[in-house]
Amino acid sequence: MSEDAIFKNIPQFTVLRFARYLNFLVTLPDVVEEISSSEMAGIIGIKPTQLRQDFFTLGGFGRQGKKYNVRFLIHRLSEVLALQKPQDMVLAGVGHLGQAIANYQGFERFNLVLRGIFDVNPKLIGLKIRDIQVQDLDELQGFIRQHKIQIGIISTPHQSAQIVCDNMVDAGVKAIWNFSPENVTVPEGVVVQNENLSVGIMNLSYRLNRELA
Amino acid sequence: MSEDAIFKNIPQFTVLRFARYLNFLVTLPDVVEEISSSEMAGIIGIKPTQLRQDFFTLGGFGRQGKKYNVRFLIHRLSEVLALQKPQDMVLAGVGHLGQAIANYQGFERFNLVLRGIFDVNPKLIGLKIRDIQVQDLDELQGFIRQHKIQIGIISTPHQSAQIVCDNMVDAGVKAIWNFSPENVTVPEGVVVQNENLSVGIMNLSYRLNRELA
DNA sequence: TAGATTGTTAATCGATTAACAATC
DNA sequence: TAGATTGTTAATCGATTAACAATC
Repeated sequence: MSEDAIFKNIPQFTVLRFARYLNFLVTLPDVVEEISSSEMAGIIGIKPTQLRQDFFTLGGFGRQGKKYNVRFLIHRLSEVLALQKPQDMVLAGVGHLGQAIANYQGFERFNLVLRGIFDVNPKLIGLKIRDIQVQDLDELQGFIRQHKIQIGIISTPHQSAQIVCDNMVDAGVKAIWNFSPENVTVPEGVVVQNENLSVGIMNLSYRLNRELA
Repeated sequence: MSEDAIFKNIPQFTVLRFARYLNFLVTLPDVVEEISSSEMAGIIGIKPTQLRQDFFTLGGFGRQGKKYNVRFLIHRLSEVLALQKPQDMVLAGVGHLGQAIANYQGFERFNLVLRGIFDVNPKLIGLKIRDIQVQDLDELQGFIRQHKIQIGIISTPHQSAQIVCDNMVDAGVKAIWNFSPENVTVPEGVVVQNENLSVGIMNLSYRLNRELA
């Protein structure tokens, strides 16, 4: 089977669960060498059948009668999610949220490397976050072009989110991870993920007041 | 039709879109009094039919031949999402992420009121964030009980997330909004929403590398 | 009346679950 | 061999889309 055949047509919700599986698996201590579909499903909060169906889309993951091998699982999921090779990122906007993201532990575990941090505030320029010096936002496009950065993270105030996004895309960024409350838009050939806090809290409010009781 | 009949059985994904509709509608200037399903769907990035089907689940929203009334839409969506009455919240963990959340603009717009902020770090206790003094985490349970807080936000390091969660639930919190990388679990009758950054970036990586090109 | 628009049903599509064969 | 486990198909369930009637 070709790589294409393996990676095409994975259902959208299956991809999200792949991420959750992988996220859980990497926290397991090294001594845990194998895990069953029911153990894992129980922890994630889904049914074992769904997990097996998910893995089935990848073709021939495990063996009947045997549990899944944890190392292999991690390897295969990383591969599907394209996390095997390092990917460089830049971040724009050094407020509390920007600093929280820049300091986020999970990145290097998944081969994601923050290369540049940018802000307009002269007081912040030069500040070191994780050994990276904050640069002037004017340098953003040059930096992206020079280092061929493909992933841009936006944690600016909402007024500047779309402009920063446009600049990133213009300089060659192909994926935007947006934490500003503004829903930014991108042209064809670029992907964007708007992490909208409001949606989260409204959904929680609905579940608290309408689902419960 | 009873309230129950109106609010039961709204599809899960429809609720998430309700949040996105409302989030967009409140940003409209006051002069915009009505909006059509196609205008709104275009901005949100879905099909008009889906939007009308969503509103149909609420029963008799608009009128054939006329656009939707923005004020009424906001009123009705707020009602469904249970955002009409003020809801009190507490937050535990005053790192960068905690401060970013505490300073988040969107809350009061949706009647969500942050009442208490807590941390273990003596250097942070007493610090004022949005006119709220950071208190010692030891005071958390008493505060929740005294003020009958129903919503708890967790932005502590992952080691303490589950303990803080347990303490919140024990004191009466019914909804947990968790930003720590640890997937916390809650007993029956409590809802939890784990906002997992890793899932977001892995999904973005998949889309960048597997969907594009 | 003609055009624009939403309401509502039915058809389609996609995701989840059940069932059981295959394998260890 | 018996028990545990995954692989894989088919059935079910839920979500999206199409079509058009109803209304302004």
